[in-house]
Amino acid sequence: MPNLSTLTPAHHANHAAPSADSSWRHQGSLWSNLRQVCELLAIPAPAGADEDDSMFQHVRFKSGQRIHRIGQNFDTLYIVNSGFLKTIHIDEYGNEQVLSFPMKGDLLGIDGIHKQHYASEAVALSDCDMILIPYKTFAALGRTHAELEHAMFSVMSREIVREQAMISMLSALSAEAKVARFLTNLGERFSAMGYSGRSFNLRMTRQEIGSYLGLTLETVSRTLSALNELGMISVEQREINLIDPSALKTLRRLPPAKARIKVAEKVTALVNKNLLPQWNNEAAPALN
Amino acid sequence: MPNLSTLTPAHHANHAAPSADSSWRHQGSLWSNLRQVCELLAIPAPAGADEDDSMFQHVRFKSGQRIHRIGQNFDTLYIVNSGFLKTIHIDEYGNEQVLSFPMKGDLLGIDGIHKQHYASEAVALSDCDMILIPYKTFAALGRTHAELEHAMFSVMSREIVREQAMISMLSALSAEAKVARFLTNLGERFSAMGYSGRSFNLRMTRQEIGSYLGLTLETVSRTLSALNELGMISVEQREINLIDPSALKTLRRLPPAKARIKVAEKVTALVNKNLLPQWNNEAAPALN
DNA sequence: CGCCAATTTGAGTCCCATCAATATTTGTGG
DNA sequence: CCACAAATATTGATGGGACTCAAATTGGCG
Repeated sequence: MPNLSTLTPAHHANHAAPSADSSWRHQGSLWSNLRQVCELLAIPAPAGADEDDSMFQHVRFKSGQRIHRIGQNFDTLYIVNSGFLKTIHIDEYGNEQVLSFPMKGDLLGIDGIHKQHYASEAVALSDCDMILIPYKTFAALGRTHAELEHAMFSVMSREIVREQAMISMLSALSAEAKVARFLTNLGERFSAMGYSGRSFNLRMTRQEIGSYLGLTLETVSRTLSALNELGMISVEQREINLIDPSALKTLRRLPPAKARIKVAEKVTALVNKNLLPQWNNEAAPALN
Repeated sequence: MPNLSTLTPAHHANHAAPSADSSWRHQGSLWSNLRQVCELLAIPAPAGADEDDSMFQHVRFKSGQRIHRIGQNFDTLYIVNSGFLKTIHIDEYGNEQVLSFPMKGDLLGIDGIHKQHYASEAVALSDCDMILIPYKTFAALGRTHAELEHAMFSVMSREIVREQAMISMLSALSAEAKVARFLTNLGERFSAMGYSGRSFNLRMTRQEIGSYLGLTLETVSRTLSALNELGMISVEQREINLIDPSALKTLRRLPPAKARIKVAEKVTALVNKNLLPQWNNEAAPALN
């Protein structure tokens, strides 16, 4: 029989998982076991995973709902089982800064461990199904399954690496390169989830993309239009098609405006876009 | 008797800790116990800390030496016992990006856990004394001392929070604000170490500051000069004096150039700097 | 002392933010 | 279902903040 110690934290009662307390065991998808959780996180399940009887509750959030808020008492980690979210940071003046766009398999809430209060806010961008991992349970797993300890450190380490890459990108790349990489990264994540990495639609606004990349929404919009003009992507509203992913991935800067005007005005209208000079392959100038 | 299992990793032999293998027990400062390590990291020492007989080796690095390199096999974490360093990321084109300036009490190498290879490079900016924590030992501590497990997660969580703050700052602040915050942050860290938080000298070049903040070295230099002109700091080469830390901490943008020219030319030379209008206290405009 | 790295300062340019107007989509209630 | 309001997106014009290129000065160190 499943371990009841990991059952519904009181403060989540209002999120109204569609099951009654007494019938949880009959609801197939509302609880996951340790093996399923490990699979989602892409970490090897420990040897004793199947004997482990702790079960992890699912909670559904509707688009727009907050999973946790800044400053709120920390006690739970969340794993995205389905849906799309954003995490945001709010500075001392109330300005919102997007930090990440979590999706299936991502772990949320780690930033709350340090001060025992969440340092960021997570918002559902679509209906979401989240798995709750009480922090107590999380911490205990390292002791009951020694092999898991490394995996847990690894997941946190991955987050740190990801943020380091973000920092590099923010301070080194041009607007075009930021947007281009954002698109290819999204594509790769969709691929990993089994969807098309070429053709997908954005779940977030231009505003949110801009905030994430350190750009204004107008610049994001203009850049998407430019990449469209250049034939690297096609955009229509939130529907994206990556036409030349490798060019996007290595794009650094569009040529200096002088050159670009010449090329663009003279050539763009005349030639097939795929024949344009490959600006992205030139030697990289030091940016700092 | 100390646990010999944590002794010198073979690949560090070339760093020439000044002790011979046979005389380690006589070298007072070359080894630390668990309690000392916890103290350095500012985490509570576990109950059994004094009975724990594992000892942690110190290694000295001279200014300019690399502690670890990108791609190198990961097996060791490092704690700064004394000295100053930078950690850098090198992008696919060889451009260097400064990620942090670790000093006493900071933990290095966490980013290596994920892929078992360091994702960043650490370079000593001064002579440094580092404590080696073999990752195996680190991971085992969570099991032998249950109270430590939370502390270890907490340290990693803190790193994540710190990087989130960095991301926010990079994409939201002006050059002046970045430099101003950089200085006050440095000051606070020096204070925490028992040094003066008002008066200190920079251990890094303008180039490195610029890389860290996403600015060019010229912009850093000009900004320091401007803050000097405004009377908020005094700079002479790497010697810094914070004259008005609270103004620095809340500074967002200098006034638009038109206004600034008026104010600066007419007022700066005439009035005591402390009486200048408090540009920083105005309502914060949305930046994204 | 002489060399090289680091820093400062200036002049010019450009990328991107800002302000603004319009178009398109989404959502909502009668 | 349509009309209306609100949110989102596109596009243009303009200005400014930071980058780039360049030269001169300072400081550290063998």
